[in-house]
Amino acid sequence: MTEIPQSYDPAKAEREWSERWERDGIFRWDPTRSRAETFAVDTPPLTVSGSLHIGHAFSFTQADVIVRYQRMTGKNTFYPIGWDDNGLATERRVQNVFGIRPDPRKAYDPAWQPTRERPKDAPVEEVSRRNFVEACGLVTAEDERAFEDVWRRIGLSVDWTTQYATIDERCRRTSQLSFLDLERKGEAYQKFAPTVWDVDDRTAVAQAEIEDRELPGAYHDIRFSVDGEPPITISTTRPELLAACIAVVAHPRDERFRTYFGKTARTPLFHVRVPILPSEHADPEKGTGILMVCTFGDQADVEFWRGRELPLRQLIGLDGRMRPVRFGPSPFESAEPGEAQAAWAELEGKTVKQAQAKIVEQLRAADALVGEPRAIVHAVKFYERGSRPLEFVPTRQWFVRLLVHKQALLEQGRKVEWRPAYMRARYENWVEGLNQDWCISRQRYSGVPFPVWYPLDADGAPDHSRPIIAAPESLPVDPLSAAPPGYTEAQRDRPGGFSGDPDVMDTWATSSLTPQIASGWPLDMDRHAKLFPMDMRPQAHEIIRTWAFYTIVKAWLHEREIPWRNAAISGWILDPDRKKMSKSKGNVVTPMHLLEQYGSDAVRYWSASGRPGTDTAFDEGQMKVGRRLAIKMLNASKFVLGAAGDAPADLSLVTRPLDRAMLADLGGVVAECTAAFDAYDYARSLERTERFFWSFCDD
RNA sequence: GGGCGGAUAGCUCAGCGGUAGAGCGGCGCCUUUACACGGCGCGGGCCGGGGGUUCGAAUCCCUCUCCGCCCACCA
Repeated sequence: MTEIPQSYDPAKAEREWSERWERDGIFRWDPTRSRAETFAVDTPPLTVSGSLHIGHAFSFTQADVIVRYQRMTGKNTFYPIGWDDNGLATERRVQNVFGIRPDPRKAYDPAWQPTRERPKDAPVEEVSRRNFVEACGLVTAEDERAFEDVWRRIGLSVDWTTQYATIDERCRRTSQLSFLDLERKGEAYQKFAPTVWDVDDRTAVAQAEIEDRELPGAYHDIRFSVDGEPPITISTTRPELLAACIAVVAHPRDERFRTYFGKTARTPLFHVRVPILPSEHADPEKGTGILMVCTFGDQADVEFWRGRELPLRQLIGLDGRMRPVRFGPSPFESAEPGEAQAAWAELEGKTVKQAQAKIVEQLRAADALVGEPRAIVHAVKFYERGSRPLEFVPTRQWFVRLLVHKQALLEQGRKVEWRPAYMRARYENWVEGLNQDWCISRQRYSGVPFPVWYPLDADGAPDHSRPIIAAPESLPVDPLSAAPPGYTEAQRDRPGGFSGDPDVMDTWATSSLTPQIASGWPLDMDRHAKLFPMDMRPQAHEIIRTWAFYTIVKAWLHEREIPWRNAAISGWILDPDRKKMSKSKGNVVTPMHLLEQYGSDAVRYWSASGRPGTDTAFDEGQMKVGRRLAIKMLNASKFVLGAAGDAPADLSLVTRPLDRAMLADLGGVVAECTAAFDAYDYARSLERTERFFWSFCDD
């Protein structure tokens, strides 16, 4: 028995307990025990690109409380800890810290070392992808140490011997093995197609990373001439895409345009002839009831273009600027090529915004603008980390099939116990709303590479239809620094040789494998069988559509399984003004000083009093209460162990009615708390226990 | 536009069919061994509005209002 201290000194107690837990190894998972005796947790790997805030302490404590309950019931707990140091967040941070940028074409330099001491005006240094990734490792290792200090201080009962990082060798191997399996099954495929593209980061992004933002815009009414009919006026918010117009559409039952269907309209300025077609997606009530379809203004344009024999007139380049375009032969065929080319010359190279201003001038001069632009506010799609609207740009990307699995994924979601149960609706909402497969390739550097090369023909052009897939035993592999089987490094990027796939995978392609990474799939299937499906996935609600969803996808595609039986969804921490706490708002509270001020027990008490899934206001008052409770417990324990330490252990010897009533009450509390914990409702358990404890002390 | 949560004391929240609860804050009282890193007590609420079910509704049903979130629309 640990001696009861005379006074409340949280820092000392926390240190001593932490050391003792470490020494005794009580958080270690015992691989010899059966699956039935095991409680496996799919711990969230925290992004180590910044600092912890109190919300992390809040949600991790809630999970820890459940894990500790399971351990107390005798379960062999598997509670790993991981770090997410893969992806754009890390990449941006490393660029800032070391002033470096990766150049995938550069060769690895083993002697190169990053430095922080560089002049402020020094140019950005370009290094090989491998050197860059090594620099990422230096930064994230420091962050991980700082995070570990907080977790140990707060008493997180994870097994520190199980640490992994999403960019480490094991995760890269698992992630690449996952890709191999999906490619072999035909679930991963590559396609050259219009893809959601971020023009600042110059990478494709997936549906899950898109968010809407309200932005000012304007309707521009533009007059198109029509052969044998009066002109029509279309309404558009993207006049700069006029040259990309491939059709004009109205609703099939819209009487105003009945005689127009099948005829040809002619765009102003560029004099390109486009068909007038009926389409259900045109809303007679909106704008002028007739609209232009461009390649590509929005998702509806992509869908209209797809499956029809219409040309591709891509105007916007990968950098978001107007590309060079020739109004020569098809697809930019113009009835007045000279005039079209002159108009385009003024737009080429401009950003979307600049081009929009310019074309309004041009339209006005050509008397093709009807009235003035009408200002509106509309929702525009952005990459969640981006600062300019997304574009659709045709590029070659790797995808994972989702749409054909929708029904199966809904059914998998129903096999998971969502806690609280209403969180399932968010998952189902998301799955039902899926409109594209999962684009898993990113044109970035820090991440898991695709274990793929492409043969080059005699002209040095890659043949994407015959990818060379790495052998499983060679993983992890970086195709930019290793040659494929049957080739030598000298043949890299040479005609008749090979070229490595330059892309990396979406960070979620790896994060979606956290249960498999921790369980050892697919290399240690005995261990995997003892841990998978796992019991609990703790996570926050805003990443149900990403992390939870993709994890369910991978478990289904690989093994036709659910990844875990329970999804324990935590809420956010709101600042006292009820705004979400986030770094960008500058209202973040960091946990360490709270731990020092109030003690871990107090911070844990506050965390555990937040109900599952519920957003909770940051409240130091609750921490004071927690601190007081801890003190009260210490003192009550001193009293009980001192004054009543020799009480009979055999309950049948307790005969006084008062004592028996107290024990009966206690029995009820234990039963209620046990039931609450089994239902993942730690907050109820805390409330019942606390209430009983105070009445016990009072009486 | 669809979905999900929430509205209970000044504040943060619990209760979810049987006489309105806790903590904080406010006010008052109490220090010679469990606890001043404390303890005890007092005030304070037409349980968002309206309707219904019931012997009985904060609790169940319908409806409205407001707050938050998720998803969709984006010509």
